Amino acid sequence: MSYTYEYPHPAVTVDVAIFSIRHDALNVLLIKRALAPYQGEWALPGGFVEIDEALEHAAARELKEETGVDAGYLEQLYTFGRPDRDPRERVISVTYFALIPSDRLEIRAASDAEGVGWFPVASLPELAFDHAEILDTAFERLKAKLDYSTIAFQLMPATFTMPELRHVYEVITREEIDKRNFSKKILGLGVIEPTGEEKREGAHRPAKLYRVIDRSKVDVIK
Amino acid sequence: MSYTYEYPHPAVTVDVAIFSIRHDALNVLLIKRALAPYQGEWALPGGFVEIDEALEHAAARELKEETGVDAGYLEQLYTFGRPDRDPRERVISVTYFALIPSDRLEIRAASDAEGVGWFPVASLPELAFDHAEILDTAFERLKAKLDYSTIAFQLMPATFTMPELRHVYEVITREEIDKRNFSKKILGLGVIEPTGEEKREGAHRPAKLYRVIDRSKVDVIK
DNA sequence: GCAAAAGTGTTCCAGATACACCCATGT
DNA sequence: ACATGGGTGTATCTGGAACACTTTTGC
Repeated sequence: MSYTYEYPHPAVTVDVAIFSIRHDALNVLLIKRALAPYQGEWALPGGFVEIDEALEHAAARELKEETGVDAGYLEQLYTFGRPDRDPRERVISVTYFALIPSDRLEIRAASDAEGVGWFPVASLPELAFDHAEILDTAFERLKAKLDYSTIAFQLMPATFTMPELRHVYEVITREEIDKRNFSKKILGLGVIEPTGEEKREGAHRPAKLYRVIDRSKVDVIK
Repeated sequence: MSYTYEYPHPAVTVDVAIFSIRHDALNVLLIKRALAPYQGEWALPGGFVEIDEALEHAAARELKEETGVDAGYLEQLYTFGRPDRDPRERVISVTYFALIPSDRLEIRAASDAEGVGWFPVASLPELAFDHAEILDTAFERLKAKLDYSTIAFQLMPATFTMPELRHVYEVITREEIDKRNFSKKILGLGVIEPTGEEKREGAHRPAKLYRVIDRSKVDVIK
């Protein structure tokens, strides 16, 4: 089967930068490329958009197929189209930015990836294509959105403590945050509520557990 | 000549939403489609990306070819790819957001557009394809960026007065702005300087003229 | 001299920041 | 009992919002 056009057409792919918190660090999900080009190198999960498929659907599908992961939050990031970014043919990549709560990190490697793994953003391997640039753009988006949206909750498990949430902010911004001011600000948003439970952990006072009131909502604040 | 691929490829276009201030109103540049589909309807300037052409280059080129306009400021907006957005074939449109200072609005209609015109965003004609949605996204981007960047200066002529600048903000946000607070805030940015000249206009005190210190720079503020 | 719009400074309020002590737990 | 980290409130600072009168011009 082949497809013929009067003018040359680029290929269109989607690539997904999906972040999670693992072991107190911000991680990103990568796959090891099974095929040339860049065979054996790590890359963002992604692939070709099907001809009748919505872009966001393609992003969610590729992520699921290649890694077994269902993104909790998915938004379009940027479209990368440098003419030489893929050695095979002209490929335009519509990239997505995704987050997943840290209690849903199961990975299932799939057929077209030799390996799948979470990597701390602080120590990434060399990446195929222009994926380092994509990842950098995604990380900047994440950092910016922490400030003016409630996106951070998309990284949290069903219940979490204030110190855990604060730690997520600290890991992403790489800045220390005062716990009193932080708690005041977060509670002031009115988007989380105490579960009434506590979390005992280590030789110190237990922390109160909270849950997000409306999981699906990402508010823009201020 | 024809081009054949093993898998179906979508077509990729760029479309540009370019804004300017004309007659004290925010305007957008549209072209009247010469060919089907949507023949005779108004649409955003745009067209197919050439196979070896950078996306931003394609946006600037189509804008120039179809309207004669050189955008002063151009940034990628969003990529629209609903499978049925074009009746001919699958078309993915990488859209751009552009601004042009109000002293460079010359339009030169080109071969593949019966007409080209500036339209106030407050009274737009019906638009072809999903261009109304694109325009809406672009307008929201413009409004948002007024608040946290110095993008508004990209709409201003080489020299302008404080009331003129304030009027641009008012036209876009549709809110009245206090002139004392506005002037304080803008001057505090440190990105404009007085020319020393004044603009006499009407039966009232003349307004001081200002110019942008670094025309090419769009700062993120705060 | 009158109408019209430009220039200019101070007070007030809200949200952000800085900061320290007590509490519940595990060992 | 002590070490560890969690919980909590107040004073201060800073940036934004509200607000009115004088100045310069054209007619």
